[in-house]
Amino acid sequence: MLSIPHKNKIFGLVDANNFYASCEIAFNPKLKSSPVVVLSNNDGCVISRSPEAKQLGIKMGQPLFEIQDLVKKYNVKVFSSNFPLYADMSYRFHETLNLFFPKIEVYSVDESFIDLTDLKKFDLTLYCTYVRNTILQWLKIPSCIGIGKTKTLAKLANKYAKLHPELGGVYNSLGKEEELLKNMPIEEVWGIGNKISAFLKEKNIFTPYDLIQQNDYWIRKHLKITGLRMVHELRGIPCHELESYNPQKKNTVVSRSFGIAITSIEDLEKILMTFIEKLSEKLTKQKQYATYIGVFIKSNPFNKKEPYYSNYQIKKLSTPSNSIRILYHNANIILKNIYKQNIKYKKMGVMALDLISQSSLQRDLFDINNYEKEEQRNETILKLMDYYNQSGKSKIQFAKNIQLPQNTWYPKQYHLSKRYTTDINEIPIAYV
DNA sequence: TCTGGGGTCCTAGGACCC
DNA sequence: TCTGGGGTCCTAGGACCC
Repeated sequence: MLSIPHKNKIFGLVDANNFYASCEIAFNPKLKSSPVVVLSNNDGCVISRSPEAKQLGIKMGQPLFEIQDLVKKYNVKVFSSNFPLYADMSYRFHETLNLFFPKIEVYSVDESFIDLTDLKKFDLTLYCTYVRNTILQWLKIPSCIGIGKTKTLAKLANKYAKLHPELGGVYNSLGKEEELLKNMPIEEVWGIGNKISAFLKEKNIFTPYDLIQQNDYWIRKHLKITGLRMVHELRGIPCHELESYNPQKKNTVVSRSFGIAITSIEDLEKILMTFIEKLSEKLTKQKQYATYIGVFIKSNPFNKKEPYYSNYQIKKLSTPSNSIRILYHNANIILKNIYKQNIKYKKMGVMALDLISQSSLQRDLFDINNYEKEEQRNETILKLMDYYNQSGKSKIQFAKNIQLPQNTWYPKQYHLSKRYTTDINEIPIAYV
């Protein structure tokens, strides 16, 4: 079905500006108005930039080594990613929105869609400006809010607000759709990436307004069903509802680039155990079992001197599971299959695929006893690990003797800030 | 020297069946 | 000599998102 029945709904999108960089600045007010960047894992690429860093021409996804000169010359403040801090700030951000809006859909770490339909008796621009300023005051995180007839228009309005700071962070596109569509570049539309925008420009389609003039047949043919839905949304016909419920994950992945290259299978097996622990922990938290387990390994794709090798395989588990023991056993078989000697591996990952919820599992009657035993066993192990690890004194791990010490392979984090909000030893201190 | 991690949805095309 | 056709299911890979 292409569109859903609707009665003039109003959607909003709240999106924090440069979220990770803003989090760092929030706890370090001295950084305000300096260029700030946050790096990906392994201190690899830039994944968040303050406005000042953007002005220096630092690109999203740019590797750190390419901007070293700029960093020195302009004293750019560089941070490794501090995900515990960002996750906690994200929680506060969405909780704040919950106070002001009847229905929100948490779309990502720094974005929520909001349902404004029942608030239309208010001046929406005024109301949203008030919310935006409250977030700024409470969290020290700047954000923008876009308002529109559909999610796609709300998204676009949000970008418009970001591009026009003089609007004060809020743009209401209701009744001004044509103006919005004519004044945004095509690549800013939600659902149009590199490939499609290049294709459209070749066809002389430069703005969303140009795009909605095309006929449905042409759009369906070239942009497929997803593209047609997107165009309908741009025309003001909603195809996507606000989804407030917590959707079940279908897959879950744990993967890391290594700080140094790893060659021996013994070392990879040890790291694999660390990954499987994390994976089992995630599945347990999500109350899900994996139907398939997959493993991939790859060498450094940027190293032109060494041959690039990448391989992956998946394997069906005899019965869906979240158990470290079972996941590891199967993942290890795969690893042995795809491992090739004399390769300098730079990244590995494990994937749990086709997840099913624990409650919906149709259990084999004859297997049920074993099942519950395995599950209890795994839960006990995880709880014990958690207990000891939380205590902070020593770190215990599953089958410690077979794990590789973290300092030998762990991703680099040379520029880490403190866990200001989630670790009692690292909370900020106010001097009065 | 140094290049992230975690997701979703869709489709083309192969395998297989009758 | 003529060499079907339609359906389903599965999977790899592409494109997108943050």
